[in-house]
Amino acid sequence: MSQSIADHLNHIQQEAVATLKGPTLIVAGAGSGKTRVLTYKIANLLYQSIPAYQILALTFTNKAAGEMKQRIGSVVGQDKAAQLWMGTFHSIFAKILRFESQHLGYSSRFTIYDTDDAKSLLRSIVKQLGLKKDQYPEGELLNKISSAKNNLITANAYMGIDSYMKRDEAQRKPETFRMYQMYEQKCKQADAMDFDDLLLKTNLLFRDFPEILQKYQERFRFVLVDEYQDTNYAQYLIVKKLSALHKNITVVGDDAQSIYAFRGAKIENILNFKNDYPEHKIFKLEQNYRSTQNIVNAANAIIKNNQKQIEKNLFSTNDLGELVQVKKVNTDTEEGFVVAQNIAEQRMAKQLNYSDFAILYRTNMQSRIMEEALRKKNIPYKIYGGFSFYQRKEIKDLLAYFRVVTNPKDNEAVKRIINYPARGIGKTTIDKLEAVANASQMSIWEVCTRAQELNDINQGTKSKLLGFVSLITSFIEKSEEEDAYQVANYIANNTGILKQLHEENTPEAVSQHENILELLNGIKDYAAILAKEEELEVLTLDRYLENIALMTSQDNEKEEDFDKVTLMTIHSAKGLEYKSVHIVGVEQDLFPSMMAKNHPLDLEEERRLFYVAMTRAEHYLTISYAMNRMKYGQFNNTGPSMFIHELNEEFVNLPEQQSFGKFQKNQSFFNSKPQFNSGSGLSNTSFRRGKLKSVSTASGTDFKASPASELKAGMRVEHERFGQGKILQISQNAGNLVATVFFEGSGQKQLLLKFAKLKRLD
DNA sequence: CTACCTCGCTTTTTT
DNA sequence: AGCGAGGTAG
Repeated sequence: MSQSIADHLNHIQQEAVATLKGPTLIVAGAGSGKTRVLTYKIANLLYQSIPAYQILALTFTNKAAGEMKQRIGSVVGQDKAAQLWMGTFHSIFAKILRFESQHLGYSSRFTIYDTDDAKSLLRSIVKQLGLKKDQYPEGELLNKISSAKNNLITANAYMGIDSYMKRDEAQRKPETFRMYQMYEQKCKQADAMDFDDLLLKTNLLFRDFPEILQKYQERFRFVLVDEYQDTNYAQYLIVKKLSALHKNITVVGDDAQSIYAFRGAKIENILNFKNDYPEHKIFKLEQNYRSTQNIVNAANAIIKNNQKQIEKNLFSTNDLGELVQVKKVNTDTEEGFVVAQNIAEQRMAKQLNYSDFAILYRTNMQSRIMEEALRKKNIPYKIYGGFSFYQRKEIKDLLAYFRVVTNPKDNEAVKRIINYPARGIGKTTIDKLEAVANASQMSIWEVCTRAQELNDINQGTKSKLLGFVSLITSFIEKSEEEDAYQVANYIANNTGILKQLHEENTPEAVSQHENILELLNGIKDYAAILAKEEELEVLTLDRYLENIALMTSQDNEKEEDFDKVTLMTIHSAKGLEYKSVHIVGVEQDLFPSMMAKNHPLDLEEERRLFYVAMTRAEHYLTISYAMNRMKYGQFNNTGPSMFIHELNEEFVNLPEQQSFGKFQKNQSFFNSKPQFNSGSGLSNTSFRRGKLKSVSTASGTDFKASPASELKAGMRVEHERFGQGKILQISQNAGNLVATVFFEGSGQKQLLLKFAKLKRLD
C-alpha cells in the first residue's frame, strides 16, 4: 500500500485495505468511512498491478457507483478507473446478459421493462385470460412474481412450490402461477427482461452454462460488494458463484443498517458470511467520524436492543456535542411549527446553511405538514426522492419510440406510441391487434406490418396502421446509419411530438417541450462523455437506451436546489449525512410498538430504521413525536414510540424537562382543539410522481388546476375546498410562485401555484 | 370525452 | 383527509 493511501486511514481501515486476498468481511458501522475503505482497497489493487478489468465492484445505486468511480479516479487516474467493472448489480449483469444473450434465447438488444411496463403487461394478461382485475391486481401479481424471481423460482418451478400454491389457493387466486407463466413467456416473446430478470437470468446462465460461469470466474479475480446487508438471494448467489474460483471476495456492509427486507434483502447474507467462508477475515470499522459522541451513544442505545446482529461497538472521538433533543408536541401541526422554528433558530445560532438540515420521516405522507410549516416561515426546502426525469410522460413517450426502433417486438412500447401523437388508431383497433397477436404468437408490431391481411379492420384504419409501420421503418433505417442524437432528434421532429407541444403553448406543454429538448441535449452530452471515456466513436440508440433503462432519480439535482432544507423518508436518507437532522413523527404506530395489525412489522428492522435516521446527524439531532395526529381523516391519540423509551438520559434531553420555550399558550396550535390542516394545495405524493393533470376534489369532482401563467393579482378564483376568493398578490417563495389569496370563507391563504387547485372565475 | 359521483384504500423503494 | 379507480349520465 502506498504511503499516501495509508495517511488517510486509521489502523483497522489500513488493514482492511491492505488485505487483498481471500474472503473478507468489512463490517462498517455508520459513518465509519466505508466508502473510503472500499475506494482505497480498489485503488490498492490497482497499485498492485491488478488489471482494472479483473476487478468487479457491485453497488446498489448508480449514485454510489458513480461517486466511488470518481473517488478512485482521483486516486489512480480517471482513465484507469473507467476500466473497472463497477456499477449496480442490475447494470453489470445486464451488460453480461447482452453479451451472452443467445444462450438464453434473447437477442443482445433485449428491452428492459420497467415497473410500469411490467404492470401494463400483467394487466393485459389478466384481460386476455378473461379474469377480473380486482381478483388479480397487477401490483400484487408483480410483487409475487418479483419475490419468486428473487428467490430464483421460475414460472414452472412456482407450480411445484407448495407454500406459494397454497397461499394463492387460500387467497382465492389460484391462477397466479398461470399469470407468471404467461408473463415469462410474453417477456421472452417481446425480447424483454424486467429488473428481476436481470438477476434471475444471470443465475440461470451461470447454472446452466458452467463454461460461461467459469469464464467470468476467471475474469473477475477480485469481487467487491457494497451494502452487502441489502443483497437478496439472487444477488447473493451470483456473488457467491462468481467468486468461487479465486475466493477474493470482499463484502462491505452494516447489519445494523439493513432496512430493505420488504423488498427481499436478507440480513442473513451478512450474518452468515462467516459460515459461507470459514477461512474469512473480518474487519470491524467501529470508529464513527461523522457524529458527535452523544449522537453515536444515543444511537447505540437503540440498536443494542436487537438480538440479530454482529457484535460491535461504534464509538466517536469527536466532541461530546449537544444532547440529542426529544420533543413532545400536542399535534402534528404543532410539530411542524416546532421543527420549522428550531431550524430557523439553529441556522442563526450555529451559522448553518439550509442545506445542512434534513427532516426525516417514515412515510411520504408526512412531508405535507412539514412543507406547510416551512413555507409559513419562508424556509426553502426540497423534497428528495420520488420520481425522476425519466419517468415523466413526455420522456417515456419519446423513449418508447427509441425502444420500438431498437426492438419492434417490445409490445409495451408499441402500445404506448401507436396512437401518440394521435393518428386515429383507437382503443378498439389496439384491442383487436392485441387479440390477433395473442392468437398467432406474433408481436403487435408484426401484426401491424401485416395489417393488409386482417379481416375485421376497415381499410381506413389499415392504411393508418401501415402509415405507422412506414414511419417506424424509416426510423429504423435512420438508426442503422446515424448516431443516437441524430436519430432521436429526427424522431422527435418527424413524429410531430415537438410540433404539437409547441403549438399547444400551455405552460404544461411548454415544460414538456423543454424536457424533450433537455433529453435530446442529454443524449448529445452523454455521447461526448462516452466518446472520451471509452473511445467509442458512435453512440448508437440501443447503447443509449441500455444506459437510460437502469437510471433513476437523484442524479439530476438542480442548481437552484443548492441551499434548501431536505425532506425525505428515512429509507432514502441512507448513506447521506447532515449537520442537523430532525426525525419527526416518532410515534407508536409509525415506529410501531405492538400496534400494527395490517402489516406484520419486523420490530428489529424498524429499530434499524430509526438507527439509520439517527446516525445521519453530524452535530445536532432532534427527535419529535406528537400526542395527537390526523390519520385517515381521524384525529388519533398516540404517544411516543417504544424506541423513545430506549433512549438514554445521559445523551438525550427527554421531553419531561422540556418547556415550550418562548411559544405562548394562546397560539393557535396549542389549543386543545386540533387545528385542521386542510392542505392548501401543497405538493403531495401524486404530484411529486409527476401527474399534474386534473385532480380529484374532496367531493370527487374533477377540478382542473389553472395554468399559473393565467393567474394574476386581483383575479377572482375558486378553490376546491376554500371556496371563492380573490388573489391579493403573486410572489416568489423559495423558487416557487406563491399566490396569496383571500377567501371569503376561510381568510387569507398562501398557495403554491404549481400545485394549487384554483379555477378562474371570470 | 367530460363532469360528476361513489367507494375503497391508506409503509418503506432501487433497479 | 386525500387520493385514485371506476361507474354513469349527458
